[in-house]
Amino acid sequence: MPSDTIRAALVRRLESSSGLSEEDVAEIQALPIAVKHYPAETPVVHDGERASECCLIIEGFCARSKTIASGKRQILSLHIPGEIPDLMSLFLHVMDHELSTLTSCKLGFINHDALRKLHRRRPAVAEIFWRDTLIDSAMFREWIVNVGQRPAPARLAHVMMELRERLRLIGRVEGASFEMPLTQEQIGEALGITAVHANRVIRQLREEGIVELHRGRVTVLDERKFLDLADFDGRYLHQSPTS
Amino acid sequence: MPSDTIRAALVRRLESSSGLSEEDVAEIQALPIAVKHYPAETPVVHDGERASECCLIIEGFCARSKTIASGKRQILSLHIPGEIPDLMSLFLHVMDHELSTLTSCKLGFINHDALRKLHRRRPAVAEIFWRDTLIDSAMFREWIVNVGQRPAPARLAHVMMELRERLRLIGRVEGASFEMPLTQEQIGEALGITAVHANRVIRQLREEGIVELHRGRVTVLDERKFLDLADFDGRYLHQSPTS
DNA sequence: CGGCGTCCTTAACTTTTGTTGGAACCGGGC
DNA sequence: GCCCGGTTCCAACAAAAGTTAAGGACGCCG
Repeated sequence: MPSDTIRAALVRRLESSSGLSEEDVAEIQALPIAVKHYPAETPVVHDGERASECCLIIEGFCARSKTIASGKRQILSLHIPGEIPDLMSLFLHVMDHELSTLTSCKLGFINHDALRKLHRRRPAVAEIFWRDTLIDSAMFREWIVNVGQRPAPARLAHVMMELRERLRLIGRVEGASFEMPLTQEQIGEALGITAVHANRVIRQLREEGIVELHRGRVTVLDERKFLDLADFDGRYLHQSPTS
Repeated sequence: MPSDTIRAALVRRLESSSGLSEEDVAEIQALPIAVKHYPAETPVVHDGERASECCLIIEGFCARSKTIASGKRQILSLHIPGEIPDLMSLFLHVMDHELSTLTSCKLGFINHDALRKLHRRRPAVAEIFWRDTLIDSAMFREWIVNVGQRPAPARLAHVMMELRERLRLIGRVEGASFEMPLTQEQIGEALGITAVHANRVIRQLREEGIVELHRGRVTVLDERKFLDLADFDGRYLHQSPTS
């Protein structure tokens, strides 16, 4: 994979959400990135760790999570190529949660100092990355609402819908279907329910002809019903520079 | 209230969490602020609004929330004097949630342009505000875990505990008690449970001699039990500049 | 000081979700 | 081909939380 392809998804995403000048793009392209491969289901950055670099997802799916004293785990967000899930570590020096892979991944590591220097040199770039962390924050807010207020079937539909919208941006939705490589255990951890209940809910959505979930791939069977159930308003994704 | 007192809580909070140079402090003190008074239970910034200023809480309690199609409301965070709950509106132009008062409040409004100019002039100040929005984000992550994984009594204890830690920073904890001016309806909205169930949980904590909640004031009856129940690890508040 | 509205409180009942335990399925390694 | 481990799937039962309904406390205002 040529070096510019590595950065392409990142630039494309930042461009669509924030707008970038040519010089900004050039500067971002010039950032040194160390590429590493990780197998599926592997921690990348640990809770409690003091990070000195950020992690760009080049290929594969990741998730962020926190584990509480009782051993229960909550998935906080899902991440796809072009995203930097731990950008926050730039200023929050010790990690308060974990970043791990869901599938096998190609990840690019960008040094904190390099990023900070770029920000001082080009405040406009800093603002774009700041905005990116704010969108991340907006997604957490919606995740709170999802887990706090929606019944389990709507929760699942909403998470699927959000993932689809984000995958669409990077051209990864194929007709009525897209990837969502989580086990039912992980789906439960994302929705704040048990794996058994996750299974019930998945079955229910299948039986009602709304969505099919098989082998880490979602297929929407009835778009109208899916929309109704998900109760999705994508404003919180702030996908346009003016929103 | 003299002008420096208005800014005092903000500076104090930023100082303890990030460290500020004297020049930075002077610049922040110099920001023009328009003070306004709001009654209790009043929206300050609406969902969908395009904001041109940020809101500093000088006195009183606020909350952020989102309302879904079914009419259910989820409280996302509580806010106390010295905080700028809608700092994110600097770069997320249209609000994806609502900011409203819980009690009657004295609020100070700071123009976006003034802030942006300050950031360009002093990148170090920008970084401190950026970090502040990242801490906000970290609090959302913990809120997700709370609502998603903890049983209702632990949820309540955890929210109380977080509020106490933050109030402590601004010198607002009096012995074993502190303010938490929410109705049981609002507590339910914060914890993702119904008001009736919130009442059950509050009663349970009282009967077990853990905490008393009366007239918007929390009194901790048994610190040990309270700690155990809340399962609180304050790292996510990132209260020290190095954390 | 009496009436009104909001909040708090409680009980009885329903629904959702969790728990336990086990069977079927499936892919990868031997 | 066959075993093994992880996932998926399912049912029966238990616990947690939601719903509905109604009485009581309290402060505010006329």
